[in-house]
Amino acid sequence: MKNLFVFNNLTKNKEKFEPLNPPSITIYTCGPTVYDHSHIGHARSAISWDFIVRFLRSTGYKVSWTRNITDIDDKIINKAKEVNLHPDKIARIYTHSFHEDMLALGVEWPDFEPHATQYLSQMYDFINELIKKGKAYQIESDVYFSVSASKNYGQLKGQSVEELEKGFERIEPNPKKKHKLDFALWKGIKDKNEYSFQSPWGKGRPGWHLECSAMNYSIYGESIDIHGGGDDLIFPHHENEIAQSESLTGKVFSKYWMHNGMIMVDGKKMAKSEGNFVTIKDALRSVSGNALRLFVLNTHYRMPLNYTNEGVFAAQNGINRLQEALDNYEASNGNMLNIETNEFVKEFNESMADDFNSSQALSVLFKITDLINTEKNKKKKHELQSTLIYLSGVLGLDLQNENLSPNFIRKNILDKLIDNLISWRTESREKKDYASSDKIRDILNNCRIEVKDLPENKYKWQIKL
RNA sequence: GGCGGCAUAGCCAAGCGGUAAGGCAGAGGUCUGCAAAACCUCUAUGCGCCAGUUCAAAUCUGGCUGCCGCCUCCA
Repeated sequence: MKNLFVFNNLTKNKEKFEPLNPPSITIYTCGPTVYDHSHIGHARSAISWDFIVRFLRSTGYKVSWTRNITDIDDKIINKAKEVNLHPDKIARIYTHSFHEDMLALGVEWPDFEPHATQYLSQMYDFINELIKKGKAYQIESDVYFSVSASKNYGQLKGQSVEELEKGFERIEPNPKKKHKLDFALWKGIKDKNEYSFQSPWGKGRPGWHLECSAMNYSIYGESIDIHGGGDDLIFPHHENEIAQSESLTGKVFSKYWMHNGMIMVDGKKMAKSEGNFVTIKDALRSVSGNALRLFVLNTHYRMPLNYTNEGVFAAQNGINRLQEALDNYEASNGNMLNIETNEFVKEFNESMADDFNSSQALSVLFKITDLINTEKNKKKKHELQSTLIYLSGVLGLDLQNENLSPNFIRKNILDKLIDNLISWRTESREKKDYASSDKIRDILNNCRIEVKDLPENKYKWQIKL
C-alpha cells in the first residue's frame, strides 16, 4: 500500500504517517464519562476510532488501542444524588450500558480500558513528580498545574498564552491560582461528606485531565503514536494533557493528534447539556447497528455530521442493498481473495490512506455491489462477494448479520406481525370462518406465541415455551 | 471579545487546479400472476455571493454573507 497520510491537529496539516516503532502503533482515545446512557455523538466517536484501528490493522500494523472510562466526575456524583445511589454504582451501571452499545455497534473491545478509579496511585505519583519538578503547586488541599512552567502551552489550540488569556477574561478567576490558565490536578473536598479519595494532599478528587496523562504514562510510557477524541476536547482537555505529560517526561506526548467532528442536531452540537440528544439505544430501536455505522462512515470523520431520521433511514436502505448483494453467497466455497493484488482492495486502501476517507472508500463497496448484481459467472461473483465481505469488514460492517437490536425486532416486527395476524383472525371469527381463525392461532402457537382473548376484542400475548 | 471550522442536486456526501464519486429519495422501462429485489435509462452547464490569479478554479487569493465549534462539563 502506498503511504498513509493523517491530519495531525498538532501541526494542522496532513502528514505522512510514520509511527515511532513500526510496525507497532499505540493509540489512546478518550472514552465516555459514565453518568448516563451514551448518545449518537459517543457512537460516532467510538465507531470512528474503531474503523481507524481496524484499517491500520488491515494494512499490517500491530495496533494497541486504549480507550478509557471516566468514572470519577462531578456529573456522576450529581446523578448519584439525584437517584440516591452510590456514585460507584452509577458508574458501573452506565459502563455496562456503554458496553452494550459498543457490542450492538460492532465496536471492537479496546486492548486496554482503564478506569480512573483504578489509577489513583499512578495519579498521585504523577502529581508528586510534577510538584518535585516545580511544575505544580499545592494551595491548601488543592494542587494546580503551573501553565507558565509549560513550554508550548496553547500549541494544540493554536493560540498563544496571551490569546488564551483573553478568552479567560470572561470567566470569574479562581483566587487560589497563581495564573488564571492554571488548572487543577487535585481538588480537595469542601464538605467532608463528599465522595472523595484519600491522597497525599488530603481527601479529594483528581482533576479531569490528569487521568488520561497518568493512564497513558502507566500503560504506554512516555510517548504514544496517536491520541484521539472529539474535537470538543481539544481545549482545554487535550491541551492540558500535553502540558502535564510533557512537563513530566520532557518528551513529545503524542506524535499525532486526531479529532472527530461532532454530531449536530438542527445545526447545533448534540450534547447532554443541550438536551438535543438521541441515545444509541433509542436509535437502535428504529435502525440496525450496521445502519448507524454506515451513517457515520458516510461522512469524513473530521466533518460535522447532522443527525436526522431521514439520514439514518437512508443508511439502513444502503445497508439493505449491500446485504442483498450477498444473497446466495456460498461461504463453503472458501475465500480466494488475494488482498495484495485485488484492484478493489487497492482502490479502497488508497481512499482510506488519505486521512481515512471512509466516504470515498464506501463508494468502492457500492461499485462492487453493482458488479455482483450483474455478474453471471458464479466463480467471479463469489470472488466479488468475498471482496465485499472483506472490505466491509475493514470498516466494521457485518453484512452477514442482520445486526438488529432485540428492541428493534420486538417493536418493529414482532408486535406488528402479531397484531396483523390477530386482526385477520378476528375478521375470520366475525365471519364465523373458524377453520381459518383456528389455523391462524395454530400458526402463532407453533411460533410459541400464546394469545389470550380479552373482552372488547382486546388481547394479550406471551411467549410460551 | 479571542481563535478555528463549514457552505456542492430534493436529502446525505466525496472531490482540494484539468472540466462534478457514491448513497438515499424520485421518474420511465425490463423482469414478475401481482409485488419485492435486481437490471437499464434519466435526475447539478454548475459547487453561498462578488472580484481576482491562471490556458484552465468547486478546488488558489482577497472581500462579503450565512451557519457552527472551542474559550464552562462535553465524543
